Parts: sequence; structure tokens; C-alpha cells
Amino acid sequence: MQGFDRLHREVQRWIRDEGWTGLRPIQSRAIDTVLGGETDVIISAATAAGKTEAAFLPLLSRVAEREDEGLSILYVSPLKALINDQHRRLDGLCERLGLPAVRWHGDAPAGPKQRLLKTPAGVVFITPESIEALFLRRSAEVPRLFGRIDAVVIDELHAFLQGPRGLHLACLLRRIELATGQRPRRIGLSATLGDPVAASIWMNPTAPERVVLIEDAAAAINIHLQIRGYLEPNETCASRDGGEVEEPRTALDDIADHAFGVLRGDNHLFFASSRRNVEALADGLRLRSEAAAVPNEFFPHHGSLSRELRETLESRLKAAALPTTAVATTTLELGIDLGGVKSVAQLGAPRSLASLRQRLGRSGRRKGAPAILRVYVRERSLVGAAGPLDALRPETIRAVAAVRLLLQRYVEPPRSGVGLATVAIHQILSLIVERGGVSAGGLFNALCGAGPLVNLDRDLFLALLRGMGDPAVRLIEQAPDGQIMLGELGERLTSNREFYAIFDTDEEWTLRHGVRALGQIPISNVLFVGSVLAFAGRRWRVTGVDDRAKVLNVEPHRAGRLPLFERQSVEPLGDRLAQEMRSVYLSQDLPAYADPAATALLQEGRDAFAAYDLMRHAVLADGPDTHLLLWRGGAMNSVMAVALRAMGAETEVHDLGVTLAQTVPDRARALLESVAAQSPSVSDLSGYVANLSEAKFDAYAPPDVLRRLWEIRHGASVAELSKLAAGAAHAIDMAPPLHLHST
DNA sequence: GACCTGCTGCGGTATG
Repeated sequence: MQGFDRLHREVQRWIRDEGWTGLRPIQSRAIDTVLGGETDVIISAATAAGKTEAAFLPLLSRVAEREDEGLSILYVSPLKALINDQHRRLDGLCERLGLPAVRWHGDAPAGPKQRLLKTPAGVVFITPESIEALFLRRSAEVPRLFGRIDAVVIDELHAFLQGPRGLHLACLLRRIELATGQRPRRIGLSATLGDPVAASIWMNPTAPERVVLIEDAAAAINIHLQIRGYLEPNETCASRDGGEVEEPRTALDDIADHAFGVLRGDNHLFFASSRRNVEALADGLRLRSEAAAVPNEFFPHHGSLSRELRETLESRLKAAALPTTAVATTTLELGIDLGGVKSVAQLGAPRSLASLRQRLGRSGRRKGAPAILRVYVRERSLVGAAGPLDALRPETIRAVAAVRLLLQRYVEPPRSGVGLATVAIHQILSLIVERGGVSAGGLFNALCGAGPLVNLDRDLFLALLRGMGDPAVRLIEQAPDGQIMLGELGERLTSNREFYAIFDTDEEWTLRHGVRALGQIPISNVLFVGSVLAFAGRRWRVTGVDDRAKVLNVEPHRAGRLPLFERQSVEPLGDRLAQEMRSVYLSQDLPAYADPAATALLQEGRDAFAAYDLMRHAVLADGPDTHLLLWRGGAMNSVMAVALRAMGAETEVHDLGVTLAQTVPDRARALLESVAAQSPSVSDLSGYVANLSEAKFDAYAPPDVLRRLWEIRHGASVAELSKLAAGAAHAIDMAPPLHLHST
């Protein structure tokens, strides 16, 4: 067994006692690297390949003989449930080596934490938020607790590569180094790395080339998959006579029928995107069990359900004594080992390959067993109110495009830079609490300079500090000697326990028409006066945006119903998936993994694409509106929408592109030509984005700073605008009349 | 028509 001999004797004994017949390839390869050097390491391998042990067997071998006081290994995880899982896996081994292994998160027992503070030793399994709490409430203990760490293990590394939480953790690790004067090596674990370079930069921003990447040898993807097509029935009114209202049958009913037939009797995961879908599907499956007089084995799992309900379901899946299907949102996508899950089903086409890969990793964990994936796709009936975007059958096309990219092993790179201002504000406040007053230079050096917030240059940093000290804000204030202290609001925020996490629990915007509040909606895309959105079954035009109060003033836009194309999308699509969709339209092959209905829908989508002449044209007339189809991801579509808005158009962003409301193709062409001719710069455009604040503390940042950060993030997209607009304007034309058949 | 993630310290009372 390669590498085995170099492990600590007690670790070797533990491996034998566990009944292992050998080390996995990734484990053998990790032993030499981890035992040998002091470098940072990324271990990237499929779920259940044994990454945890690949890191811990050599790390524990190194620290087993350590005599001096001090914590040896800091393990960080994004999930409490994962901490409990990993602790369970490693506790026995640690005990045999005489090393305490302590879980440290909000629900973990307090006793072991107290003992660890008294005598730091062994391994601690912790969340970023609990590290933050240590800095805020026990800063005096930090140097002694973390002063002798050999290695920091970051589990689910990909979860920290984009968004504010990853920046937050990077700042916390940097602050541990500053507080202790040591830089422990970092070991990252991940199953889905879209961009190893980005991961290396996160691990070691000053010397990313020195991070060693240990990747699992690319085994062939062993997968059985099927795309199943379903057509929504015609939109008909339920009969009202006789007092009984019969629910019209939907595509979801047909999907539930099929799933009930194929999933009963074993363990499966069914990902259904939204809580509403999850509840509807789980309910439909339960009703079918009742109708068939068999025990129900289908249960919902999502973030609004109590922890008790969720954990009961998780243990039922793990125990595998009773057949169980969890119908879930993304809650079961990450982390904990669910045991023998036989297949994964998904409602709707995948929106990202990173997520699809992660979900697939939950099945086929048993040696030699293939992963099984079923994608259930729904499309609209073309009878009646449907429009040309429906005729393109975008869900079916996206499902095929996603499978193609899956087989190519493509994973999206992380979207960087989100939440920079928020993390800076948060960490400035936390550093002041930790140190009891800091100079502006000290703050800059800790976070920006050689720290993780490099994109915040000196000018932006000072502008941010000035904004925080504004008498109307009072997050911070400056003592006569120049030291920066907490202001009144800073005191209040940092003393609240909601301060520990860098993310907010769902912030929703209030939609207001005159004095009347229409309700609450979450908004993730760019918004400005003139945006059109759908709510409560109507279309509304935004007439005012109050970013701080999160209020949108709206007025009715057009009389009538919801727009019929795919709505302003949620998780933005990546460029590569959008491009692959175009290539699916342009090719002829009918994949064997599509069932007859999906095959028919695929063919319909291609026929429509050809009928609209979309291989040559980027625009498509639709009644009074014009669609602009760029075959780019959400980021580029949003930037194009901002540019068109700057030229005076009313726009809406969706998965297929940008829709110009109440705009005929001639005018759309003129607008695109203006964009091409004027070639707007980022600073020309950023003023048209009204909802610049998008993370927890952004509202306390000066608008100019947020604008500048938007410009930095979107500079590359804006640089492409002019060429893209010129190309789109060039081939503009009216769509020919369409004759469509309905299946 | 989004989804997910996280949480200290203290004082009171009950229990073994």
C-alpha cells in the first residue's frame, strides 16, 4: 500500500481495525504531499472518494507525537450537519491518538468548548461564524487557542469561492495569522472545482502557484440518464357549475405519476428547485401512496421546515431500513453522507453544472454502481396565449445542453467579487472590537494590502471609512489620536448575535402602488426606474426605487396577464450553458437519453429556431415587444439591459436574453446602434443601476463606493458591449409568421 | 419564479 508505511503506527492500526482493504488512490497520493511538505494543498475528488481521510490520516500522523500545548488542526465547514458527520468519522481515530476532537458550532455542547479553551489541543471542527464569535467575544483567548495550529482544513472549498461568506472566511483566516504571527498551511477539499486557479488564489492569494493540486484521476463518468418531456395542458377554466371546482390536471400530475412508479421501494433524491414545487410534488406523491393503500415514502425537505422534521428524514435516509425519497430544494445538495441513494431526479432543466454535478454526486456512491439521473422537463402548450420564446422549448434545450456539458466535465468558474463592501464593513467593525481601537492604516493592512480584499484600493477604502463615520451613520468614530473606535450604531450592531454571520436572512422588497403595499418580493437582478416586473398576476412598471428602505414604487404597466416567456431568472445562467443551448439548436442529433416526448419537444424547439431564422438574427418580434437573444449568460444580459435602459428603453432580463417592452424591431435596431456607436463606459452605465446594494451591510456604504465596485465587477462585460450590440443590430429583422403544431 | 448557510453569554431553574 503506497504511502501506508509512512503513516503513524496507531493510524495504521486504526485503518486495519476499520477493515479497510487498502487506501483509495487519492489517499495514497495525498500522504506523500501532506506528510512531506509545508505547502498548501487542494484535494479534489468525487464525493465519497475519501477526501476527508486523505487529508486527516497524514495530518494526524504528523501531530500525534506533539508534546506541547496548542490546537493542532482547525477544520472549517460551511454546515453544522457536516461538522457532526465528520466529527463522528474521525473522533475514534483522534481518541486513539490521544487528541481531543471538539465540535464547535451553535448547537454543539458547551462543556468540550470550555475544556478546549482551558487546554487547547487536538482538532476543532468549526464554522466561520463561530470563529467570528471568538474574535468578537473572546479576542484575548485567540492567540493562545490558535497559536500553534499546523493546518487549516477547509471542507467544501467550492462553497467559499464565491460570495460574501468565502471572503469572510478568508478574512478570518488572515486575522488568525495576524493575531498569532504564524501562517498554518491550508488544505482545501472539494468535489466540484470549476476553476482550480481561482481556488488556488483563494487558498494563497500571494503565492497561488505554490498551491499543490491533487486531483482524482478522471474516471469515465458512469451515468444512466434520461430527459423526460411533459407538456402543460391547454389553459382552460375549471367548471364552476354544481359548486365543485375540479383542479385542472397539470404536467406535474403526470410527473408525479411517473415518479411514483419508478421511485417507490428504494432511496432517492428528487430536487425540485423551489419550496412551493417541493411541497406540491411531495404532496402529490403522498396522495398517490394513499390512493394505492401503500405506506408513504416521499417526504419534503427544505429550509423552511423545522430542524426536527429535516433530521428525521435525514436519519431515515441514512439508516436505509425503509425505502425513502426526499423531495428537496438545494438543502440536500451539499455535504452530509446520505448513504445508498440509488438515483437523483430533478424537476426542470439544470441551471448550473456545478449544482448538477454536486447533486449527481449524491447517488451512485456504492462501488461500481452507476449514477442515475432523471430530468423532468415541462413546456407550455402553444395553443392560445403562448409566444415565440415558448415555441423555442427553452427548458428542453437547456436540459440537453446541460447534459452535453456534464459529459464534457464542464463546471462554471466562481463569480467573484460579490459582497466586497459588506465584508469590508463587517470586518472593520469586528477588528475594532477585537483590538479595541485601530488606526486606518492598521485596518487597511489587515484586510486589503496583502489581505483578501485586494480589490479595495486605498481610495475606496478611505471613502468607505468616511461613509462609516458619517454623523448620519455612526458605525465608527475617530478618537483625537487617530484611533478608530466603534460609533453608536457600530456598538449596537456588533453586540447583537445576528452580527456573526455575513449573510442576511431573506431580505424582501415591498412593492408599493401609491400608498398601497402590494406585497413582498425578493429581487436578485438589476433594477431601475422603468423596469417591468410581474407580481400578483399583473405586470408593473417601476416608478421609484428606495434602496435603503427596500421599497419599489410601481404602477400598472399593461392591462392583462403575466408575460408568457420565461420570467426574469433567478440563479443567472453562465455564458457557457447559454452558448451550448445555441449549439443544441443548431445541431441535428436526437440523443438517445431523451424520451419520445422530450425528443418531440427538442425537434419543435429546433423547428422554431429555424423558422425565426435565429441562426442569422439576434432579435425576435413578439406583439408590441422585441426580444434580443444574445446567447450569453445572465451577467452579460444584465449589462446589455442597463445599456439599453441608458438609451431610453424599458427592458426585462430573462434566461434567453433581454426583452425591450413596447419596442418595435426598428426602434430596437436604432437603440442597439446607439449602444454600438457610443460604446458606453462602465461609469456611463453604473448610474443607471438603482439597486447597487445587494449584501447585508451594503446599505452603509457610500453609493459612490458601491458604484465603483459594480464598475470593477462588470468592466469586462461592458468592454464587450459595443461589439455585441453592433452584431445584434446588424442582422435585425421581423420574425416571419409562425405555423406551429401542438403535441 | 430561488435556494442555502450561521449564532454568545448569562442568569435562572431543575436534576442527579
